Amino acid sequence: MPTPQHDGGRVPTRLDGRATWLVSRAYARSSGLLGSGFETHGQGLRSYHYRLLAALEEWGPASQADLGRKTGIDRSDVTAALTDLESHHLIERSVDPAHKRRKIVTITADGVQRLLELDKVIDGVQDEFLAPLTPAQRRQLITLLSRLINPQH
Amino acid sequence: MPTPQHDGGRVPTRLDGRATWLVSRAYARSSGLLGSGFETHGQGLRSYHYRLLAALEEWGPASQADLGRKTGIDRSDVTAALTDLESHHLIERSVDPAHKRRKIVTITADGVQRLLELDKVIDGVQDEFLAPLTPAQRRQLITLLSRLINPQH
DNA sequence: CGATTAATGTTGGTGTCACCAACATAGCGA
DNA sequence: TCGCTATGTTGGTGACACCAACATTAATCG
Repeated sequence: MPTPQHDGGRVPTRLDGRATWLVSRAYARSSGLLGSGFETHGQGLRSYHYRLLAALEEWGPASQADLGRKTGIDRSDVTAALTDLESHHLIERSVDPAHKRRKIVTITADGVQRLLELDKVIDGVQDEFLAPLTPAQRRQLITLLSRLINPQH
Repeated sequence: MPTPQHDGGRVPTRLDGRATWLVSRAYARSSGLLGSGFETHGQGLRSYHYRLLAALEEWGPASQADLGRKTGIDRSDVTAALTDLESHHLIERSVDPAHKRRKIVTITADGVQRLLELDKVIDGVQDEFLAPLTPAQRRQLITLLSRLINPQH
């Protein structure tokens, strides 16, 4: 449980007006909450695992390289995370018969089930995370962040 | 240069509307830009070093434990970062005569100088980071993030 | 006062996330 | 056919955050 730090103490004015600093603090808070959530209800899964399950559920079976591209996870990290998921029987790997160097990854029924459970955990974390904001402010924040990381619109 | 990943590819809808995901993407972008900035103009210094220099410049000499509390950096990491800064003659450590277990850390003239240089680098990064937003949106984002991480107002 | 408790700086870890290099294997294109 | 590229895998690196334990020194309390 990597709980966020920086509980007390004033922050240097050099920092506390800068967007990069605020984002790093927000991320610390966010990942602290997510960490607690995964720790108590994630049964050993981490954010990489969730991302992969979500991609598989949404787009269906895919090769590992495709998964990496779609989720923004490095090929090597995909390998490791899938090995974890496979050992919990949440996904299955099979060699693509048409391209034998490729492996097709499929989410299992257990995997879907687990994904739905994680959805609930993560939705709870959203509420905690956004608690200081009103609903309108939450929508504003989400819009602004989307624009920030997705500049083409 | 830990450049941000996730260049292409759509994101699962499960993720792209959630604040925690957006914040983690924003943080990835931010720290990628900061990393590049520090790499090309930071002369080996990292964000921990900047935070410590900023705190020292703003509040004057302090003990290491105080620095840790004010900057939100763990005592052990403060020790390591100060050792780096000391080797570059940007800070000085001296034993507090009144409390011999305590060390008083002081920023040097070189340290102030370096801090001012880093300020410029970091301001440049802010502009890059916030480029997709209008000035009004930038102010909005900063306000919302401040509220998010500083709930008491 | 003496004993216990607390704070300080330090060392040496751990964990997560992101990333990179190198490799064998398998397809593809020229 | 030869070379290039894609794939999955292994085994690293680095930044950041955090924790435990320790010796030393100070503060507190019985």
